[in-house]
Amino acid sequence: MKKKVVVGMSGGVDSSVAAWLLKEQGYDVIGITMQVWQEESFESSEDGCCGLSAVEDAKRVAQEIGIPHYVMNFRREFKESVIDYFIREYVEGRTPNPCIACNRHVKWEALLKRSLEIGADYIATGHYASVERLENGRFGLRTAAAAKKDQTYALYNLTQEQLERTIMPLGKYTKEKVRDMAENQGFLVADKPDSQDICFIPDGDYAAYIKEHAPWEIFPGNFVLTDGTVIGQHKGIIHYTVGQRKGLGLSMGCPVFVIEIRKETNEVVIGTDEQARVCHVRAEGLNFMAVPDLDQEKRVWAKIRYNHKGGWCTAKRTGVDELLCTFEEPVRGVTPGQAVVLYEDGLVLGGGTIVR
RNA sequence: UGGGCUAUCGCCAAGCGGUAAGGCACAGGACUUUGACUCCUGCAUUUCGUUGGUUCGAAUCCAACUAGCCCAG
Repeated sequence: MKKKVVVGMSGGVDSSVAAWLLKEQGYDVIGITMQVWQEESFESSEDGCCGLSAVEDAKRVAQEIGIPHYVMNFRREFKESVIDYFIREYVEGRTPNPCIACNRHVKWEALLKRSLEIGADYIATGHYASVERLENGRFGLRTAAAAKKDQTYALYNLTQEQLERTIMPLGKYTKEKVRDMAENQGFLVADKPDSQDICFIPDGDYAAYIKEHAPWEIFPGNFVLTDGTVIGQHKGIIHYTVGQRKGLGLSMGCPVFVIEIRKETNEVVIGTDEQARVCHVRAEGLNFMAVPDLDQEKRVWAKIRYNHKGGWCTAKRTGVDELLCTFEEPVRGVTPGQAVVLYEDGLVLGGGTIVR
């Protein structure tokens, strides 16, 4: 009997091709588009991995491929796990990564659960990464063949149970190849631009979004130097992120960056490029993938943000749920709220949320 | 209101008679399934505190005025 796979179809090129590939491979494929954030209005947005034109496009592609397509409502889950978390983190002076939260809690937890309920064996997505059964019996996530498009960083937080039920058909293809396949299949979405920006904030103004939705008031405060010298006024800590340079309006003669956000005193600490670079990165909320744990100090390749080329560091457990990574070259923009993801031989070992 | 110094883009700052460097900030774009970073482009075309003067020609020399700073009071 054919295995049943639910493919999360965003209406974009990637998930469309993923669905087609699975169908070609002989799976019993069902296309599902997740409704996650859309307001009541029917404004269709062109971009965003979960935009609304999404539904129409996905439905059309499903028709072209010849698979059933349904729309499932995940607004509640998305609001609780992604939007509320997003707002809460910024208000606390941290910088959240909504994609990581969405993947773990919405795309996998919620979608997988409902997919299993309707009899599916797996769920699949158009992410550039591959799921592998490893020799140690665990399920691992391998970086994409197209390093430039690799999306493992945003997926490091998936559990073993989730990975076991996951297929990512695009891991070994390049974006160009995927577009070619879409083109050859005559998908109308073949030329659709890649998604970007925060999907639930179409205009890109996340600070305005938080101000509008946060139940707390946002107060201006001081820009200070490490020695405490006040050098200006900021608009409220939610407007800043560690490592930020632009938009500070501070003319110091040389480029300066945000090096710390102090929620307690409502201060944004400013420093030079040199002050912005550190070697130590602490993380909590750990999740391990290729290995069950990190029982001893290990030299690994690590990324501290989605678009980080990565760097060598020594990773070491320092507590029940605490990790310390010591980079060999100082890294700039070690940002609380973002994740540090560890790699070895192209596999995600695990990762955690940066605390400082 | 005696003496001295300084006034060039939002900030800092080159320029020293030959037709306005640069850095920061800012704007736009590229990159990007988060925020950022990074990169590219733009940014004083009758203008160099003001008004006159000298000169073929001045931000650069001179004078007065204005403003700010410093020292004496």
